[in-house]
Amino acid sequence: MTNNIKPNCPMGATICILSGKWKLFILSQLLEGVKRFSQLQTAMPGITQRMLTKQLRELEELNIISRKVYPVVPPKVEYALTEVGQSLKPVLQVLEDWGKFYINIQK
Amino acid sequence: MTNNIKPNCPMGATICILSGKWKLFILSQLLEGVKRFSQLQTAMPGITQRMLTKQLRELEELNIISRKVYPVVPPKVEYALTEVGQSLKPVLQVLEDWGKFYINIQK
DNA sequence: CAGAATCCACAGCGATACTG
DNA sequence: CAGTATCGCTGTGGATTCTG
Repeated sequence: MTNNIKPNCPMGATICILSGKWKLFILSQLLEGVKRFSQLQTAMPGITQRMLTKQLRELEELNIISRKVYPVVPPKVEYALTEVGQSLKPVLQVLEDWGKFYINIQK
Repeated sequence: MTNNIKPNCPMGATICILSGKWKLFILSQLLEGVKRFSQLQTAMPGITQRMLTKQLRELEELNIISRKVYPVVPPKVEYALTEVGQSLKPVLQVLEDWGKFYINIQK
């Protein structure tokens, strides 16, 4: 995933983690609280199940989000930010703020 | 470039602009001041001329950086952040800080 | 409901060679 | 020095179908 970037470089690590077309969207969704798979899906029209699954797995492996499966029928899976994920909050906030700023000056 | 993301969404705009394997590196280089093409290249071992050129062009088109050509032999081209580019400074800072944090807790 | 499994297109990126 | 011009691979992301 945007590989062979020096992972020991701070900027490189951040790039590795946040790159991918949907990661930032997913994270900003989860900032609002725990969400189910289907909730995430409807919140982001345009993403496919395949992609959502993949990105969630990647974020899980990076210890950014947690995945809780309820052994019920029909299946229920909840995603939430880990502590590390929570630490991304100010980062996401800054990114979004700058986006607003950029859109404004562009018109 | 990570296309068909809603560009009117703040997060989407930011993603569009900062995505790409090298953009953030280039920008953090230019934060240090005006740089020549060759300076950027040596500062980022691993990037090819082709990629450097492409990413610089994209950033230029987005009004993030400026390109100044000196009509001399041998050629001399200087890149610098525009005002908009300068406004990215806190953003880059936050990203880098978080990268350091993440690297630390990982070990 | 929340996915796994295939199949596939194309953009992103790289290597190399050439030029004003 | 600071690029273009080709060529080609590879991974990312998409469409679709199938399952516990």
